[in-house]
This record gives sequence, C-alpha cells and structure tokens, in this order.
Amino acid sequence: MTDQGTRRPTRQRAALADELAGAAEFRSAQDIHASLTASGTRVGLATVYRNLQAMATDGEVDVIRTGDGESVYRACATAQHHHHVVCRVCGHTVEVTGDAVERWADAVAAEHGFSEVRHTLEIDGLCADCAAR
Amino acid sequence: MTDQGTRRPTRQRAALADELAGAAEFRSAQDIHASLTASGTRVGLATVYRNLQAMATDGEVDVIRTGDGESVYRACATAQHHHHVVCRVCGHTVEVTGDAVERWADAVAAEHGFSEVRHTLEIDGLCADCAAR
DNA sequence: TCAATAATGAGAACCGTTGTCAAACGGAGG
DNA sequence: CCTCCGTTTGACAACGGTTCTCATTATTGA
Ligand SMILES: [Zn+2]
Ligand SMILES: [Zn+2]
Ligand SMILES: [Zn+2]
Ligand SMILES: [Zn+2]
Repeated sequence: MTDQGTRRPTRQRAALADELAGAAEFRSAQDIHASLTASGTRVGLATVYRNLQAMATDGEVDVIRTGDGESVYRACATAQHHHHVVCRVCGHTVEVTGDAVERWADAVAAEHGFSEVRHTLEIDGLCADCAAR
Repeated sequence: MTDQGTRRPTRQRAALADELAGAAEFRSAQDIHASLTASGTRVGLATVYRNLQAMATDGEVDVIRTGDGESVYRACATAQHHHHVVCRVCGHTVEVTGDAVERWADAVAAEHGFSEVRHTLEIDGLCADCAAR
C-alpha cells in the first residue's frame, strides 16, 4: 500500500506536506514554492517539483492538468479513486465518487474491444458562493 | 452553429483541413506540421498552431492534452458533445456518448451547489489489435 | 485595380518543467 | 559521538511545446 521506498524524511518534504495539508484547492508547484518562500521556508524550486511528483506517484497527492497546461496538486482526503468538482472562479474543490460512472467507462470501452481501461474525469462549474456573488 | 466569423480561406488552412480529414487518431501540431512539410506543402509552424486553435474554438476539431502536456487534435465525425476511447499503444480512437454520464456529472455537481457545470472525460486502454499483439 | 484588412512565416521570446552536478544531509555501523 | 556512503538538495542551465512579433503577402470589397 503506497510503499514510499527508501525515501528519507527532510525538512523540505515536511514543509511541503504542511503546505499541502493546509490547502483546500489545487495549487501549482510554483504557487506552492512562492508560498513557502514567502513564509520564510527556503526550499529550491526543483525540490518542490521533485517531491510533488514523488508524492503523486505514491498516491499522497492528486495531480490534474489545467487548461493552460500546468500541473496542479492537492492532498485529497481519500487515497481511493475519486473525481473532483472544481469552481472555475475560486478553485473550491469537492471530491466525488460514483460507481455508475466507473462502470460506464469500463463497459463502453469493453464494447469497443478495449482492455486495461483507465479514465480521467474532471468536473468544473461555479460554486454556490461564486454564483451568488 | 459554429460561426467562423470573418475568417478568410487560405491555401494553408485547406491543407491543414485535408491533413486532419485523413487522420483517425489525435495528432500534435508539430506532427501535423511535419507531415505537411514532408508532403511538400510549405506551411509555417505558427500558422498550424493558429489554425488548429481557431478550428478548435469553432468546434471543427477536438483537442485533448496528453499526459506529457502537449495538445493533440482530431477532426471528429460529429460536432456534438462526445468522449473518446483511445488506445495507449497505437492511438486508435473511437467516439462514444452516454446520457447517463452527462446526467451524473451535472447531478453530482448540482448536489454540491455548483452551477454552469462542464466536464472533461477521457478513456484509454488497449485496443483489441494491440492487446492481441 | 486599389486600398483596407486579415493571414502568414521566420525567428525570438515565453514559461512550466526537467536535467546537471557539486555541496549538504541523514542514517546505519562502528 | 564519529564516519562513511548513498540520498537529497539547490542554483542554474537546458528543454520543448506554444505563443508573440512584425514585416511581408494574400484576400476582400469597392
Ligand atoms: Zn467558487
Ligand atoms: Zn473514476
Ligand atoms: Zn491499439
Ligand atoms: Zn460528456
């Protein structure tokens, strides 16, 4: 279950984990790096990138690609497969699951002869607060 | 009805449309540019990029972002909303639709107070041919 | 045909990300 | 506690896809 191998705990990694734990939205590596720097925590940008992708492959954080091609990261509540509904304005994010969708994706792919099926699904809209504004 | 505004017809745009019409898989701008160049059709790379995104906003082609962050384009059979099942090995692509998924996405977002909901969904796997190989 | 305007192309610029490599660090053994 | 060695870090260069610039060329409508 998410074996993180021989990775050593470092001050930088801890700071990064903290930063992620306190954020409800998806954030870019550069954004996170800027926050750490602003709060006085000196961490190299390359280190932020490296650790984020290590955490991503270990399933500790979720990654999604924004429309303009940058990767954004988030420490989700659950490690299990799920999807996100993200507010286009403020970034507010909620995690959702649905067996129906999972089955549909597998079924429709199988109907066309595909195997080892995977999928990506992201939902976005205007959250209640932003719509009210 | 996808108004393409005041766009003027050009030799380059026509060549690009031809190239896309003859392809069943999603292809990158650079790939398309290389093909055009190889076949003796001189077109600037910037022009390929510009026209592809113009065609994309006009709904003439579909765009998806690959895992390594490049945009790939395809002239799909239908202009209506649909999704794709793409073979991870050969790129073979089939278009699929499913009301159930569309409704689920809207419903789950609405449950959390979101409005003006949109979604992206891509499915990938191994096509029958590649699995048999 | 002629001016007005849109499209093109070559190359530079951009920007998120990854590679480089010497210095700093953490951990197991002594 | 000290040393040794593989891991991690960080400053900076390099990379790759995409976008910008702007002078030149093509299209349109009169
Ligand atoms: Zn919002
Ligand atoms: Zn799913
Ligand atoms: Zn295949
Ligand atoms: Zn859909």
